[in-house]
Amino acid sequence: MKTNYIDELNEEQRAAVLYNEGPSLVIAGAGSGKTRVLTYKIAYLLDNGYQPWNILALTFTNKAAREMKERIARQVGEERARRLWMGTFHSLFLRILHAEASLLGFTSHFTIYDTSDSKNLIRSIIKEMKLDEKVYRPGTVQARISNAKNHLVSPAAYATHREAYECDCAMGVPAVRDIYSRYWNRCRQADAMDFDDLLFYTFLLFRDHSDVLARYQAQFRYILVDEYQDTNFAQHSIVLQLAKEHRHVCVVGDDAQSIYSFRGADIDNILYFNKIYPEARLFKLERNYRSTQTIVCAANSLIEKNARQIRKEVFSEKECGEPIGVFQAYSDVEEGDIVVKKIRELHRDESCPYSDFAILYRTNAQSRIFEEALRKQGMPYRIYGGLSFYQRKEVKDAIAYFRMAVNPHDEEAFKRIINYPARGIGDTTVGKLIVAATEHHVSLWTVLGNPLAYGLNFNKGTVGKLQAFRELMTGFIADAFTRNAYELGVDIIRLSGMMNEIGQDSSPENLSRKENVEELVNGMNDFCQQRLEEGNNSWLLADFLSEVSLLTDQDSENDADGEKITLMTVHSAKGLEFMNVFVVGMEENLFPSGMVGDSPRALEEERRLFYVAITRAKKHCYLTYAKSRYRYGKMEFGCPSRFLNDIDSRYLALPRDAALRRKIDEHAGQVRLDTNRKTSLFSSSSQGNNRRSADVSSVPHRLKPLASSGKTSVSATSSAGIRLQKGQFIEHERFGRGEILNVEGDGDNSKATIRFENVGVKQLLLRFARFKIVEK
DNA sequence: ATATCAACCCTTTTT
DNA sequence: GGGTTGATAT
Repeated sequence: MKTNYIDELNEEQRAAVLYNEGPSLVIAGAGSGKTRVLTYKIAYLLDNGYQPWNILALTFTNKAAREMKERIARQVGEERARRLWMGTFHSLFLRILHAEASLLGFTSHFTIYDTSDSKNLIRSIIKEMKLDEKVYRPGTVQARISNAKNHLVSPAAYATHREAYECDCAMGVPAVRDIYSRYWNRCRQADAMDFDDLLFYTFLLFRDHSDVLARYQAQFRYILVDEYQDTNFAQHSIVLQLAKEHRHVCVVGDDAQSIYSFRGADIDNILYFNKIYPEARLFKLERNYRSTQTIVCAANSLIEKNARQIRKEVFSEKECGEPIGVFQAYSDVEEGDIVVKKIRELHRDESCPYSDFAILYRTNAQSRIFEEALRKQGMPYRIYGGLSFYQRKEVKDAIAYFRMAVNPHDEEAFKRIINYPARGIGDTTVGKLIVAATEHHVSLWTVLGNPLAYGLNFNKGTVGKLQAFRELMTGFIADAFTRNAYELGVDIIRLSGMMNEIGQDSSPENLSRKENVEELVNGMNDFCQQRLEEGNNSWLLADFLSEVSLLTDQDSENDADGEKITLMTVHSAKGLEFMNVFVVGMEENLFPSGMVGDSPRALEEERRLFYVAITRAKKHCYLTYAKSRYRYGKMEFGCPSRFLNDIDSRYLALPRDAALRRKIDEHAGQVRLDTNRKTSLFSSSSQGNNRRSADVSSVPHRLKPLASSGKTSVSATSSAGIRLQKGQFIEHERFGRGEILNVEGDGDNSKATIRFENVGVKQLLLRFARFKIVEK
C-alpha cells in the first residue's frame, strides 16, 4: 500500500514536507494541495522516527480530521493512524482536560455547555442581578465573555482591565464584568465548561502546572496546525506553550481565507507568525490544481484589493475556462428560478451529475428560496446548516437527562428537565432552589438533596414532587458509570416519562419528535456497537456525551445517498470543492453583510469570504444578485455588490443591461483599503451571537431512515462463530463491502483487518462485528 | 401551572 | 416572515 509518495509532490510541496528541523509556515493558496502536504508530512514523520502519539495535529473540524486520518491510514496503516493525536482543538484538549480535570477543580466527567446553555445561564444571572434584559442582551453579554476568554482574560483580569471596562461603559453595559465573574463561578459550581473554557482551561493548566506542561511537551514532539488563519489568541498561545522548547511546529493556512474573526480568530496569527518564530521557514504553495485559469485569475484580482495579506501568485495550468457568469434577477424568487434553470441546463447538456453543483449564500435565511425553486422542479438537493439535530427540543431534552445522570450538578440540564415532562414543579420552586444554591455556593442538585438544610421550607406537596424527581435521577446516576450508553439511554427515555409525553398523540410534530428521539437512540446504539467492535470499552454515557457535544452538523455522516445539489453558506463551504458553483445574493448589505459598517477590517474579511466562495469552483462559477428581495417580511430594494466590481471585468460575463452596469460602477469608489490600524481586543463591535433558528419543518429530513427496532441489545446480534479467511469479502452492516486483509487471534478475541471500499482499512473484533460473507 | 395571543426582535457567519 | 417572549385568562 505504501507508495513513494514523495514523488507525487511538486517542488514546493516536497520542500514543505521534508523540512522538519524548526518552525515552518506553509501558505497554501486555494486548491494547492494543502491536505496532501499535511498528510504526506505526517506520513513522512512517521517513517522517520516519530511515533503516532508524538504528533499533535490540530484541525478546524472533526470531519477534516477524520478524512485526513483516513488518508494517512492508507499510507501507514489503520493501527498507527488511529494513535495519532489528530482532531479539533476543542476535542483534543477536552481529552487532556478530562485526564487532568482534578488539577483545575473539575471532575473528570464535567459537562460541556453549548452556546445556548451559556446564554441561558447568562440570562438567569442577568435576571438574578435585576438588570434590564433589554440593555443586557444575553447574546451580547455572551459574546463579550467569549471574547474575553478567547483572549485569555479571566474574570479577575477583566475586572481590572481598564480598556474592557471603558468599552463596556461606552456600550452601556458596565456590569458585564460582574456577570462574567458570576458566570464563571456558576459554571464551576455546575462542574461545567463552555466551549471557550476548553481552550482557556487548557491554557491555565499548562501555565500553572509546569510538570503537566512538561509531560505534554515531551509527548507532542511535533505539532501541526491546519487552517491556522482561523485560530484565535488562546489557540495560538497553547500551541506556543507546547512548542516552546522543541519548536517543531508547522502551521498551514491561507491568510486569504481567514473568515472567522467573529469567533475570535485573529488573522494576525498567520500574518505575524514570523514575529513569534523568527527562525521560521516560509513555504508558499501557489499552484492551484482545482480551478480553471479564469477562476483563479478572477479570484486573484479580487483578493488584490485587500491590503492585509501575504502576497502570493496563485496560478493554474488547467484549461482557460469560461468567464464567470453574472446574472441579475428582479426578485429573490426569480434569482432562484435562474439558478435552477441554469443547473438543469448544465445537467442536461453537459451531463453534470447533481452532486457537482453547489449554491452558496451569505446567510442561511437565503436557502429557503432555492429550496422552494428546486422542490418545484423536483430536483434533488441537500441543505447543510440550519438547526442541527442536537439542537432540536426533544433531543436536547433527552440529552439533558443524560447529562444530569453523568453530572448531577449540571445546572442547565437540571433546569431543563426538572419539570419536563410536567411534574408540577414550577418556576417559583425552581427560583427558590436557584437562590438558595447561589447563596450557599452549591449546585441545585445539592440543594435538592436537603432543601431544609438550605433554608427552604416547601409545603408537603412540593417536597414530595422534588423527592420523586430526586429518586428518579438517583437511579440513573447510579447506573451512569456501569451500564452502556445505549441501554441506559433507552431506560432513561422511558422511565423519565419522555416517551409517554411524545407518544401521546400522533400529530405530525409528535411523530417527527419521536423519530428524532429514536434516531438519537439508534445513534447511541451505533456508538456502543462501534466501540465494542474496535475493542474500545469507552461506551459509557459520559463517553457518548463528550463525543456528541463537540459534533456539528457538518460532521454528521455524509451518507452520499445519491446525487444532490448542495446548498450551504459560504462559511461551511470552506475546504470543499464543486465542479459548478453559484454564489447568490451578490448585493450590498447582504454580501458584503450590512454589519461591516465602515470597518475596513470587516470589509476585508467579507472580501476574503467571497474569495473562498469563488475558489470552490473547479469549472463553472456564476454570480447572481436580485434587485429586490424579501427581508424581515418586507420587500427591500438592493443594488449589486461592490465585490462584483473588485473582479477584473476581463473574467466576467456581465449582464447586458447598461443601466445595471452603471449601477455596479457607482460603487467602485466605495472601496477603501485598510489603513493598517490595528483594532483593539475589546473595541470590536459585539456580535449578538444569537443562535439562528431555521424553520425545522421545511428542512427535509436529512437523517438516515430509522432502523426499525430490531436492534435491542448492543451485543445481541454479532456475527460470532463465523470463520474468516484472508481474501474473503464481507458485507458489514455499517461499513459496507470490504476485503479481509488479515485475521489474528482466535475464538472470542480474533480480530480482522478489513479494507472497506468506502471507509478504508479498519480493524474489528469479530466477536462484535456484524457482517456477512459475500461473493467477490 | 398551563394555554393562548399579541408584541417583538430579528438575520451574519459556528468550533 | 417567523419564532420567541411576555402578558393575560383559565
